Amino acid sequence: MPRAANQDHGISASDPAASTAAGAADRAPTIKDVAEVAGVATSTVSRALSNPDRVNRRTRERIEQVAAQLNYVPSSQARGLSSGRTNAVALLVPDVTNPFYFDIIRGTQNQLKAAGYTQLLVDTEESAEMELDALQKMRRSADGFILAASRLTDAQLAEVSDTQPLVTINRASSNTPTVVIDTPSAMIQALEHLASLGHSRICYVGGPPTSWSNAKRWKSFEDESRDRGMTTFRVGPFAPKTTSGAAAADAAARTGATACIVFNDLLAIGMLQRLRERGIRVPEDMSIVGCDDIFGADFCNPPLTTIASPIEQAGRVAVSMLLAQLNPLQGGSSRRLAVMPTHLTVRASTGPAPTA
Amino acid sequence: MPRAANQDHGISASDPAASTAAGAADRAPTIKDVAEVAGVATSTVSRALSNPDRVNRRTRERIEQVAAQLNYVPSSQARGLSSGRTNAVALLVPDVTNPFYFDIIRGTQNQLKAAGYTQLLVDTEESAEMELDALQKMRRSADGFILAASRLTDAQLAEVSDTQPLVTINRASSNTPTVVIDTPSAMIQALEHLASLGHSRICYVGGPPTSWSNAKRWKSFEDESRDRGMTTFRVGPFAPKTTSGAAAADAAARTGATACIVFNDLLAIGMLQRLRERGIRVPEDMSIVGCDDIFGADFCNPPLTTIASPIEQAGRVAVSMLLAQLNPLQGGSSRRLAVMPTHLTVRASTGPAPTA
DNA sequence: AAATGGTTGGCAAGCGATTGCCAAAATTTG
DNA sequence: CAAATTTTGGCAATCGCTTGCCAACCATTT
Repeated sequence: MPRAANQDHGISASDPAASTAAGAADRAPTIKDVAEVAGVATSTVSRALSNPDRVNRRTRERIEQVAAQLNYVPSSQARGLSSGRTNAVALLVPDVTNPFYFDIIRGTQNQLKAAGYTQLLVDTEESAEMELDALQKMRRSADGFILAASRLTDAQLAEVSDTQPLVTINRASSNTPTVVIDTPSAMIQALEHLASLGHSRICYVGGPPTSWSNAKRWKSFEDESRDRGMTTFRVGPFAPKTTSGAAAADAAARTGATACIVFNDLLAIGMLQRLRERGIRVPEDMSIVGCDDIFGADFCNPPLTTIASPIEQAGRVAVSMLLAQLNPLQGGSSRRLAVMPTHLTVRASTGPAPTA
Repeated sequence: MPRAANQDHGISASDPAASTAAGAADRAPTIKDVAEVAGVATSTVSRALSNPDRVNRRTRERIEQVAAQLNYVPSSQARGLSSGRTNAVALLVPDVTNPFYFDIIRGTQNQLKAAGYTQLLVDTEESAEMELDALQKMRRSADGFILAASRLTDAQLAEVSDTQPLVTINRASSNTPTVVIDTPSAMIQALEHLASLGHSRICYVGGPPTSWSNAKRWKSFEDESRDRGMTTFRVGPFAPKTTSGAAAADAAARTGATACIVFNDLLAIGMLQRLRERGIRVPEDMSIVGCDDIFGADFCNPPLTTIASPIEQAGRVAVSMLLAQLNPLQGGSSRRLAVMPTHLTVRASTGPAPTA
C-alpha cells in the first residue's frame, strides 16, 4: 500500500493520484469523482458502498479502493435528502447539568456510535414547551428521538409518538416504547433496610412535580411504608440540584423523621452538606437514602446509601429499542417496555435509628 | 389567532386549513407547499425566511403566517445540501465519562443552541486516531469543530486546522484558535499556599502523557517550585480517573512528599479515598491540591482544595470563537487565543505540613 | 414624459446522493 | 446450442432548498 502514509494521517486532499485523476484539486471529492476514476456510474458507486451485494465483487473492490484513495466521504446531507434517513438520533434531556443525565448521554452515545448513528444532544431546560419545540424543529434532522424524563403530558406524548419514532426513558405511557428504571421495587429494599435499623418515622423528600419518576417513587414509598405500618412524611417539591438540598434538609428535619428517602442523589448530597452545617449528624441523628447512584454518591461525606440504577445501560437499551423501531428488519416485534433492575447500595449515610 | 390551540401543542399535521390548502395530507410540508398557499415562488419563500430584507415586508409577513400555519420546518438536509452549511458543530471530547468534559459540553451546548446551531457530540476515547477519523468523517456534516483536549500532534492539528474551521480547548498550537485555561498561573498560588502552610517537599501527580495540559501543568509546577527552592517529586502517568487514584496515592506516599498537586480532581478524589483507607490523614499527614474544580470537588471528603477553572465558560468562549470564524461578518479579526483565568479555591484537603 | 436606479420576485440550475426501471452481460438450464 | 434466468450496472428522476441572474415594477429625478 503505497498510500499508507496518507492513510495514516487521514487527511490527504493532496494525494497526487487523487488530484490527477479526479480533477478537482481542493473541493471534497463527491461520488461523481469516485465514479469517474473507477470508470463506473455514480449509481454503481452508491450501491457498492451501501448495498454491497448488488454489485460484482471485483467492481466493488475497485470502487472501494478508489474511494479510499480519494478519501471520499459521502455527504450525509445529500444522502439524507434522497434516502429520507438522517442517521442521527436526538437525545432530549431536561438538564445537561444533572449527572444523572450524563450517564444517559454516555450510554446512548456509545450505543449510537456503535450503530453508526450520530447523537444530537438537546437540553430542554425542564420545559415541556421546549421539548415539544425541539421535537418539532428536529423532525427532519433526526430519524428518531430519545426522551429522557420527558415533561410532556400523556396526551402530548401520545400525539408525538405516532408522528415519529421515539422511546422514552423513565416516563412510561401506553403506546410509547419505554425503558423505566425500576426504582419502586428497590424502594422495598430501602424501607426494609431502614426498618431493620429501627426507623419508623420516614420522610420522602420530593423532586420536581412534573417528574414522572418522582410521582412513581412517592407512590411506591407511600404504599410500601403504609404496608409496614410506618409513619411517613413528605416534603417538597424541590428542584433536583444540590443547592436545593439546604431547604430540603431543613424541611425534612422539621418533620421529626429519623430517616429520609430522597428523590435523587443530587438533592441528597445537598442535604448532607446542610445537615452537617446544622450539626445534625448523618447517620447518627438522621439517615439518608438517595436514588440513582450518580457520580459522587460514593465519595461524598458520608458516602451515600442509595438506590442504584443502571443508568448508562438504560441509555443503551433505549437506543437499541429505538433502532429496532427504525429498522424493523429481523422479525420479532421488539419490546415496548424494558425494566431496568435496581438494588439498594448501602454505604455510610444510613445507620441505626436514634434511640432518643 | 384561531389556530392558537394547534400552535400550543405544536404538532398539527391535521390542521384542516393546512391539509386543504397544501394538498398533501400526511407528508411534512415543504417549501413548495408554503409557496403554493402563499401564492409565490419557492425562491421567495426561501428568501422571506432566511433573508428577510430581500423581500417586501407584506409578502414576508404573509409567508411567515402561512409557514406557521402549515407548521413548516425547513429540512436542514436540503438546506445544507444547497447552501453548503450544516448549522451543526461537532464537539470532540476524549471521554464523555469525565466530569471535566461535562462542563464543556454544557457550555458549548448552551452557546450553540443560542446561536441556532446543533451540537454533534463525539467521544474520541482518548485516541488521536479516532479524533482524526471523526474529523474526517464528519467533515461534511459539521460546519466546524471544537476539540477539547485534543490528542493530536502539532503537525496533525495544523493540517486539520487549515482544512476546516476549528478551535481547540486546552491545546494551544500556532495557527489554531484556542481557548486555554490558565492553570499554570494558578500553580503559583497553589505553591504559595502550600509554602505558607510549611510544605517544602511537593509531589506532582501526573496525568495522561498525551495531554497537553498535563505537560503544561507539570512544567509550570517544576519552574515555579524550583524558583522557590522546594524539593519536588513526580509520579505518574496515571489515567485521569478516580480508579487510578489508588496507584497514584501509593506512589505519591512513597516519595515522602507532604503535599501533592494532582493533575486533575478526578484523580485527586481517587487519591483521597485511598489515603483514607491507608490511614494517611488528609490534610494532617498529606495535603492534596487538585485541578479543575469539577462537580464533586466541593463535597468529597475532605472537600478538595483545587485550582478552579471556568470550564463551562471556556466551552462558551470556544463556541463564540468558532462562530466568529464561520461568519466573519462584522469586521475586526476575531481573537485567536482566549485565556481563561483560574484561581485557587482552598477547601479542606490542604493544611499545615506535618511537623514530624 | 423619459430616464434612472433601487426593489421585488420568478426561473431554473444546481447541491450530492439514492433508487426504480431497464437493458446488456453472464450464467444456468433444457 | 438456444432459451430462460439471474446478475450487473447505467439512466435519469428525485429529494427540498438556495441562489445567480434577469425582468418587471416602482418611485425619483431631470
